[in-house]
Amino acid sequence: MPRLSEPHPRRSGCPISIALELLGDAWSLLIVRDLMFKNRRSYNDFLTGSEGIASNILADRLRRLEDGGIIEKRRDAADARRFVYRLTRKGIDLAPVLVELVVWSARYEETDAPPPVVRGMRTDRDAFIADVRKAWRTSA
Amino acid sequence: MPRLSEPHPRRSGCPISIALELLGDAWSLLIVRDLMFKNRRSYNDFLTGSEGIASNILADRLRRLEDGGIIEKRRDAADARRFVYRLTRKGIDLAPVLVELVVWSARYEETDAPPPVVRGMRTDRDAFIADVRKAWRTSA
DNA sequence: CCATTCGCTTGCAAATGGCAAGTGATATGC
DNA sequence: GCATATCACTTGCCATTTGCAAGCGAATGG
Repeated sequence: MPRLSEPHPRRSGCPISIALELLGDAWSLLIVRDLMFKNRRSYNDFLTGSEGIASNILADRLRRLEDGGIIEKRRDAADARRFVYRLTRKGIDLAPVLVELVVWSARYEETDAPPPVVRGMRTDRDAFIADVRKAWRTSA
Repeated sequence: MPRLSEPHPRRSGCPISIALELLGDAWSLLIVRDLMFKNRRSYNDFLTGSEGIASNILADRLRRLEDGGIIEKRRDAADARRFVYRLTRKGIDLAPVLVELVVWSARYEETDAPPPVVRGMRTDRDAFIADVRKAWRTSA
């Protein structure tokens, strides 16, 4: 999806449809997951850590997520070759969606999510999300 | 994604990744939305109502969702040409995911979701989801 | 310097997506 | 009871996207 020209018209005004136009693919939410839960920050982190994403697809998705206001890209202060990616407020606000997705998936599929973590997400949902937010804020 | 042969191996055991292998595309969750919120039940309903999905893609996604245990397909008792699709328990349990996605999208994008409905989703989340579940049960 | 690492880009084959036009089974109108 | 319409798809065809491997310039480390 090389999205370099126009912003392209929306299929509809439905909020789900609009969200899927940005996030409705096999990889975008995995990058968000890496940033939100796994402390991955650089291109190489995603490349080796995401489930085997191809480098061209990764570059495209990072661009789309940045254009969509979900992540932002900065130079790494310590190493000028590197970029550091970070979730925006809009990005970290996807936490409830991902949490519900984890809870659902852990319930119906055979995942390797640690049951205690999943239980925490389900029973202390708001606290869990508050923790995610806090970690994001302090990692400024 | 013509998925007719083997069930294909998983990229990883991550619950988000597993969920995305089934739902991570531009159309699948729109079909779930149609079934969950819009009372659409037949192939033609989805074809004309979803944001302009192609008929071959629709057929493929319905098959995948059925294989994934998210929807089930029955003959329409009143008209033997028709099939009626319905969410399974696993399917209706996606309600929290979709609700959070709507809330997020309505917050950050210009959607045509009625603000009162979105407010209800946010402030009386559990009641809203209970209503969705109830409507599903009674539509047996 | 020189090799290595960084974040990409490019080339190419294969898979997927979208459009239009069927297809066969059922239903409806007359 | 025959013609026509509708139903849920399938097929063919072409454009776009994906995935893999290789390459590339800039920055770093030795």
